Amino acid sequence: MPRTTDGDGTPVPQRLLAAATRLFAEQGYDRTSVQEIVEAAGVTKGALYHYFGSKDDLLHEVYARVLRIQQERLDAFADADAPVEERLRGAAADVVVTTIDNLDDASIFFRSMHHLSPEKHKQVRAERRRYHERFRALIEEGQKKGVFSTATPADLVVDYHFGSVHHLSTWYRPDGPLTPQQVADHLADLLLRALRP
Amino acid sequence: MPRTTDGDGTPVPQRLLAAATRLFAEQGYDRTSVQEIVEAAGVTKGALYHYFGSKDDLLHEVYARVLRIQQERLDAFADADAPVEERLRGAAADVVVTTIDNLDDASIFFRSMHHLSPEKHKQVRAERRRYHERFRALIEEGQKKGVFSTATPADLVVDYHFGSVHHLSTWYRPDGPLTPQQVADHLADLLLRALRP
DNA sequence: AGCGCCAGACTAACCAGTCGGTATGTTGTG
DNA sequence: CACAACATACCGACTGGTTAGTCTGGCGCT
Repeated sequence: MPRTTDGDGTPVPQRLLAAATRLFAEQGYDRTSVQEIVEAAGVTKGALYHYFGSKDDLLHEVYARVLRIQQERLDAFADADAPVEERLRGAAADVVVTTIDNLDDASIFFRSMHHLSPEKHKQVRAERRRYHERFRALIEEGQKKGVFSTATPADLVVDYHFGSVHHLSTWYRPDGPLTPQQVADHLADLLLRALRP
Repeated sequence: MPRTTDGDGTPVPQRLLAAATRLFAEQGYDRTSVQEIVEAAGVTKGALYHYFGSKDDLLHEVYARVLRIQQERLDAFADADAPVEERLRGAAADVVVTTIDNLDDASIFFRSMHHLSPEKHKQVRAERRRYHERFRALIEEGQKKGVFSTATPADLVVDYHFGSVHHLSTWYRPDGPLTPQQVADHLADLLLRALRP
């Protein structure tokens, strides 16, 4: 058997990614040395550079994972067979829950984008844009049907809501009084209330 | 005259602060070397370390300035003689306008807090908390008077709104279709609409 | 004749990435 | 089945470069 695993059963690339995610979230990308990462993962630099092209690649992998998951979940809610209010509420709440469930990824996502190389940065921005547009389409659909107010441009509404999602990693504490689902319901409710005609 | 100014008439400490602010916003704190800062300010390291104790101090100064200004402005709106809806709307819109007017400061503020030394970080958090509480008090006042919905805890509403302010530096572009005031009016409107009973 | 203000060389530390090397497999061949 | 040829997975010392911060000294003003 090739030694892709060590004493622990998790494959080395995943261990590296997990260690990097945690450390990037805790200390930031620049403050985290690859030496720290490999030590946390229980390997050495040779292993890291065997699987990843650069430290930058590690960061990119984190982004790619988050983006893919969130896009899939949004699509599922948006394509569901339900009134647009329910679909929007579901999607808006879901992104909050999954963000809280992966607060480390969220911290990195919103704080470390500018550490990506230019081409990777561009790629991530493009995928984020697709996500944004899918969400906006939901709001525009409701506005056309007359169930949402048209007082505010849909683009701005999307940014308003994602601002709060973005902000979660700043203030949400798992040991606080609210469960992730409660926070999600409240934030989705605020969005829907703001959109009442 | 002591040479606190150079060819240009601006005092050296302010030139250093301005250069640091711009560079921190453009490249991030870690990616900006003190060498770059002093070159941008037209001085050398001797000057920087004459006026500031550390690179960290420079960052702290940026925070202190922003915090002081925003607290003053919030207090002015909150203490005004007007119905609570108007005071909240005014404060909510004002923080958006002043944030857009100082997008560099905002980028730094929300992206570089964790680069502060622990004690400075704690100090900044304490001042942010005061700001948050003043804002929350406005919402609670409206809720007690029955003009705002009590469906959502006031704390969460504050975080919801500041999420969007926080997020401005990510998406707002001065050459976009909306003026700062228009964005501010829309965002304040969304807040007030969400709070309708 | 002193002092605020600043220049610029210097230091000690750190860091991303490289590279030669080793160990453990797998595949091909007679 | 044996053995060579190759491939994969990883180690860890090393390199070239960068960095925050220090220190000595000097200029110009009072």
